[in-house]
Amino acid sequence: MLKERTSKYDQRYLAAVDAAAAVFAEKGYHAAGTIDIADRLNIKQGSLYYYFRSKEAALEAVCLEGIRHQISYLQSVMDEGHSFSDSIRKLVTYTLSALEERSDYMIVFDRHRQVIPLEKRGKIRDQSNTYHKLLEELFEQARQNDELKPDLDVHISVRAFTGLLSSAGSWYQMKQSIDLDVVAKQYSDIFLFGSCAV
Amino acid sequence: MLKERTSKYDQRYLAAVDAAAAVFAEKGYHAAGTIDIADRLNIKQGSLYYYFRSKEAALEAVCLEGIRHQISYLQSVMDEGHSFSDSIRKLVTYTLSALEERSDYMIVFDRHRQVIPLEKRGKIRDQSNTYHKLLEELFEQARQNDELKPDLDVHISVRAFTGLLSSAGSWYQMKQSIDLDVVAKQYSDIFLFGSCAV
DNA sequence: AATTTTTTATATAGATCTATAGAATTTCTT
DNA sequence: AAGAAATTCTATAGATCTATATAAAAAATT
Repeated sequence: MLKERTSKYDQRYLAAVDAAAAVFAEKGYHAAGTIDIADRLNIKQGSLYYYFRSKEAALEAVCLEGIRHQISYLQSVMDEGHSFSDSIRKLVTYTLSALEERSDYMIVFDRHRQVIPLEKRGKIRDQSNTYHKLLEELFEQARQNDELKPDLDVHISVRAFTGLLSSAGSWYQMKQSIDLDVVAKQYSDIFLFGSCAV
Repeated sequence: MLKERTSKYDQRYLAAVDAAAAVFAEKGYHAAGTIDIADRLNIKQGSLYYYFRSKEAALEAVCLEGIRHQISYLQSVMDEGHSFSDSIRKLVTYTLSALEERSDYMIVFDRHRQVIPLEKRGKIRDQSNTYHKLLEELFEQARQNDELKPDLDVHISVRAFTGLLSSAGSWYQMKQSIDLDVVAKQYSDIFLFGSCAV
């Protein structure tokens, strides 16, 4: 007796993950209570445990869903086989827009994934590694195509790039009606060509 | 009856702030208990309240001490009047080394400052603004000296730079015996001159 | 040494929060 | 419609944690 792909349960489960993401992002994992998640779903606190074995399991679900999305976009960009600079531009632009539409997941992954005890963090670490491996692959190819400066270490460059991306979060926080396309272009330009005149 | 500058109390108070920083950095603000801080100071949980009005006050103290240090270094670099590129290199190098020596404060400021309710976050916000204003000043001067690419918006560049700096934290986490000078050089190079060949 | 001040200890009130067990209700299936 | 399955509710045990009030001890001052 197999479930359909979007049975009632699965839909509701995803709604629960979404509610958890929203609550954790807003209040932080520990400050948030299971009652906050339940409220958002219009069910009682105890009923939440029909969907999650524990509060921590809810956090793990949010983190996994968040990184899964990022990986699948990165994969698609790489499959399309753009030049290095175009790939960078696409990734920056996408990350900034994702911060508008899926900010909850990104914030939770960023800030709270480490709450999960090391011994239970395996799946998340795996996904995280996959993401970094893919990025390193992208940079390594660029290097072999002479699109990357030859004296740059790939690992360090990847870290610098992810750092740049993470700062994108600060734009979301202060929504000063900023044109994200402008920000994305400038971020990409700086990473690709630097900020220094001459 | 004025206190000396380093009376017994002040020393002990600073030790308490330091213990709080270590505990908050390791466990996270909410997961950490006041008992953990007290243990580290070899006093009982209740005694901690001789130094802090509340757990939240301890967090605020840690954050303020953390940002204060960053500001004073930035200020000193700016006072020395280096070129833009040298200033960037100095700041990157310093931030990476600070992550080794004062990682607790930096981590707590980064991850947990937002736990403090908005209405009580005034002081921290002020310090944060000061830091950003100083950086913007640095970039603005560079721009006027034609050391910064003329088409770059100063605000966005500053954010990109702080993003780069924040990713420095990831090096600390995976201490793979990495030479921080090498990382600092490459981070600076990328920010100043880009990663793209040609 | 006696007295005042500073620092730490003890004990606990009061609040909060997770997770569970079992009952009740709704939805689905036949 | 009756029965089965899925979903939600109720009530609560049990654990934890902050903050306070008061007592004790240690240090400083006279």
